[in-house]
Amino acid sequence: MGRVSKDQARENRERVVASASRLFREQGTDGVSVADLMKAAGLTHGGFYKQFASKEALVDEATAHAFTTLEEWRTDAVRAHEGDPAAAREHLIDYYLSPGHRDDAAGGCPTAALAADMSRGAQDSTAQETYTEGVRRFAAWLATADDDGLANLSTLVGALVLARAVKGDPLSDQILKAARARVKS
Amino acid sequence: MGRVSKDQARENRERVVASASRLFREQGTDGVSVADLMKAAGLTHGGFYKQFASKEALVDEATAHAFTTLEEWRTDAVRAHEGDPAAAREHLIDYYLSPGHRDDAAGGCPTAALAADMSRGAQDSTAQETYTEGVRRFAAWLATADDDGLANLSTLVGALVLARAVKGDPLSDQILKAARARVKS
DNA sequence: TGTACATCAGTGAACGCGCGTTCACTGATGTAC
DNA sequence: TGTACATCAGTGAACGCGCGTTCACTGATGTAC
Repeated sequence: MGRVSKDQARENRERVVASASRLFREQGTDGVSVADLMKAAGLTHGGFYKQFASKEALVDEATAHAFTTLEEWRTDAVRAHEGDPAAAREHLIDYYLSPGHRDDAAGGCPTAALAADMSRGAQDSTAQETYTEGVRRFAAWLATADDDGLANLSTLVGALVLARAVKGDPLSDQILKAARARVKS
Repeated sequence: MGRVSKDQARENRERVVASASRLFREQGTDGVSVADLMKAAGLTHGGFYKQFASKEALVDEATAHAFTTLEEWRTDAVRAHEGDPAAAREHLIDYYLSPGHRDDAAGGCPTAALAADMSRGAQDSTAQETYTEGVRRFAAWLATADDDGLANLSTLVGALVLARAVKGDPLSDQILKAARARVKS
């Protein structure tokens, strides 16, 4: 294969970022190799450095991409419940704490899926800044007149993380259910 | 160095398990190598397989060891507030959601520190069974007459995980504070 | 209790393997005239 | 518009390195007599 058109190259690059954002959420940034990432986008590993300075640079981009998932969920929830923010919030919470979301880390909330990578990865990284801003915005969206949303966000993320960690045991569904009752009350 | 006494060998083995339980909580099971683990216990890597069948076997043992931390916290909290379970609960919650605990993953709660490893590691592993049982017991301890403790546990774990992920930003302390207010109310 | 010998915890070099990254090469794309 | 050439996205082999695991060896410990 020789040179590829600018449009094709841009499209390939976007495909790598998009599939990386899924794979990182599913398996962690250290759980996926550069070869895996390129293969998932239908390419070979050698070309990676024509598009990205390093694996870390892709982690930064993929983290930002993953947070667009959350933004879209919020936009969709608001659109489905125009003029009723409380209903929009409940709508999103119901999906957030569903078995479907628990079983789809790849397409799910990056706040929960990437938390461990942010804790263990390099402090002050671009990815961590993106992540922190994403948490801030999510909490703000969940906030009400007399609540900053941080406690509810903690419950959502904690329940999802725990439900995934004990997945396979009935306890997993019980956790989601208990959190749903708490956050929606 | 030649053969070592049975007592010495047992002591060395326990040292490996104890330091592994700290290192795994701090850096994840994939973040620490067998050589690191042995070095932390003052040994060389070659002897590892005289004591453990595989790295995974040590993960299983170290996970169980880490959960004794939690048991001890509960015992200490109960002892410090004899006859007043509500006060004991608040005592533990205060430490759980403190900056000190956030900054000490190695010596902290395995429920929060190992959650990602359990989600991403092999399903149905011994470590995951130990972990699941640990979650069940922690929730039961937090439970009251009209609450199964699962929602409060989710809030505790979520706040800790998030506070660690955004560590370095003022948001980190705010999350702990918001969760404290929520869980203690 | 003393002696001879088997045991085996710990050592350090080595194994195959996959990692992130580099590089010479290819050949269609993009550009200069 | 057509031609000649430079560009550079993608390929696949190779790099040094650290991983989990294996192994021949050491020599103090443990045991049989």
